[in-house]
Amino acid sequence: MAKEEKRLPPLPNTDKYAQVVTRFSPNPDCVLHLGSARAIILSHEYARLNKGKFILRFEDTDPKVKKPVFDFYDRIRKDVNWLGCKIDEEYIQSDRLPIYYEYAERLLQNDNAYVCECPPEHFRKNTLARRPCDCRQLPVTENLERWKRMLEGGYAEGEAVVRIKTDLNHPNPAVRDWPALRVIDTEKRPHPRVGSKYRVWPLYNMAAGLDDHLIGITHIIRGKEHLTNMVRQEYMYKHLGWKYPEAIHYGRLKITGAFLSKSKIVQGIREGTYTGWADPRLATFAALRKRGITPHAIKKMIIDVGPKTADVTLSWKNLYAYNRKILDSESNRYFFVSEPIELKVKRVPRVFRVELPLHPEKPERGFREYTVTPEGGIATFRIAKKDAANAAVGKVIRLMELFNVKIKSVRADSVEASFAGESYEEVRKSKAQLIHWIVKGEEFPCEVVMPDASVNEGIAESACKKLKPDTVIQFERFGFVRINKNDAKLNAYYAHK
RNA sequence: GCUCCGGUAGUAUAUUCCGGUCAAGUAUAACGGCCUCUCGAGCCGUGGACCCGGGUUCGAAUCCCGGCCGGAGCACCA
Repeated sequence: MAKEEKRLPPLPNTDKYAQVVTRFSPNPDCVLHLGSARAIILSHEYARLNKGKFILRFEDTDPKVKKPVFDFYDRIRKDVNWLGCKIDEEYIQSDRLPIYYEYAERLLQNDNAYVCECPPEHFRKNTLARRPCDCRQLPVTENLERWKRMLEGGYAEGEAVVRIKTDLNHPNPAVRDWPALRVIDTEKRPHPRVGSKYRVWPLYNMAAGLDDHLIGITHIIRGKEHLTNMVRQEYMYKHLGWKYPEAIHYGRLKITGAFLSKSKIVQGIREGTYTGWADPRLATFAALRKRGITPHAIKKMIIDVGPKTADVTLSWKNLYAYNRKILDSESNRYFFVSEPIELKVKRVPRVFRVELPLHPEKPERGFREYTVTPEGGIATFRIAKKDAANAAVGKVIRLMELFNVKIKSVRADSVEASFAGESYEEVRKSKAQLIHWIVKGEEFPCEVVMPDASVNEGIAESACKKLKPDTVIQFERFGFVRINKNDAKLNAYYAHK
């Protein structure tokens, strides 16, 4: 019966806020993959658990190094929705540059920030020695002038950057006077959404930091790689007189045998190593979807893992176990004969009509029906090469739901046998092998794309002709597959056993 | 190197905050059995863990210190 579902630990300090607001904020520079599942599902789930709001925010403020691609905005929306995470509100940072400018100016005005012209190496040297650079002590008026020059195009890329004043004695050099906005030559590198409209762009800590407050995020749920970013942003919050939201930093999630690296995925696609974003070798949501991995399984897995700060290493097996639990009761059963070999059975005494249940535990789902009509006492079938290889002369095996046969001869491309009774009880006692089969005349060509992108050629039973794309079925003794295309030939993607 | 964070069975997680009920719970994987016209599912059972060393204490997985191991950050990336 229903075991108690694992629950997430409660969010801290929810009572301090009128409404819990969380966000998922991807950079649209790649499609989403399993590595993002934690951020999406945890953020969404916590919002729902607290009757709050879940926001999608595109962090597309780097037209240079991590350049956003127009196409990905929509793919990301689609993936998030597919995961069952309904988006209550959406923001796109490239629409919000004037807002960031306004706050940059305020910070400059209040002497909480300065425009730094130092070359990065020079600044680094100073900051490592806890020494202010010359720009840090500039008067506000000079900073505002420099700022104006930044906006007007008076600086080329790399010539000036706005820095937030922090504590030069902070033990972590990474938080000392961090950069907030920089110049990007968008004539050369236009942004996919706003083109060359802006040439001063905020960095992550500026944009995300301001937005979290401005949008009203109460709980930030993100990876622990952002821990120092919180420390940095807290300085800006202090300058602005704001209170930093609650923040949860979970550990890194790895899947053994899958690389969750955007750059490798992008590179592999560009080089043609992969067939596309849904290549079965990838752990992108598009690929998982194509293989019949259900969003519910992913969600359950992520919730079971929870928001711990320790890193987790999951395996595909874990995901498959979650998914199998869902698929097993939902999926109808069919036969698929991989690498078919002919089986001739002699001395078949009569015509057999069989009804094969679509689901072993759910007879109400109905049956597939086949008629086996012997010609001159011989009935012809196709069986899997693997099963043929296991058949030894003299052995009795059972064709599932049909009858028993005794092997007479085994050749590379065909097996001969003779009828050996109808009794199921008999073979059960003798523990004979049960194999699936397709009777001659009822075969439907079928290819199954495996997780390593190899293709398993074979035939499916003719009842599969009416399967609709996107249906997930189980090929008995083979595994769960998702129907991808179904025209002259069935094209399916393998999920798992 | 510097700054953080973490370390419970193969994997993941509960207990850790507020020390005793912990000879450590659960899920999955493994193994064995039962059941079942699938090599699937289900049921029953078995084995399997508190990183190490000190300290505090009547008592430590839980608190303290040191070590070891793992991870993250140290970008004019997000």
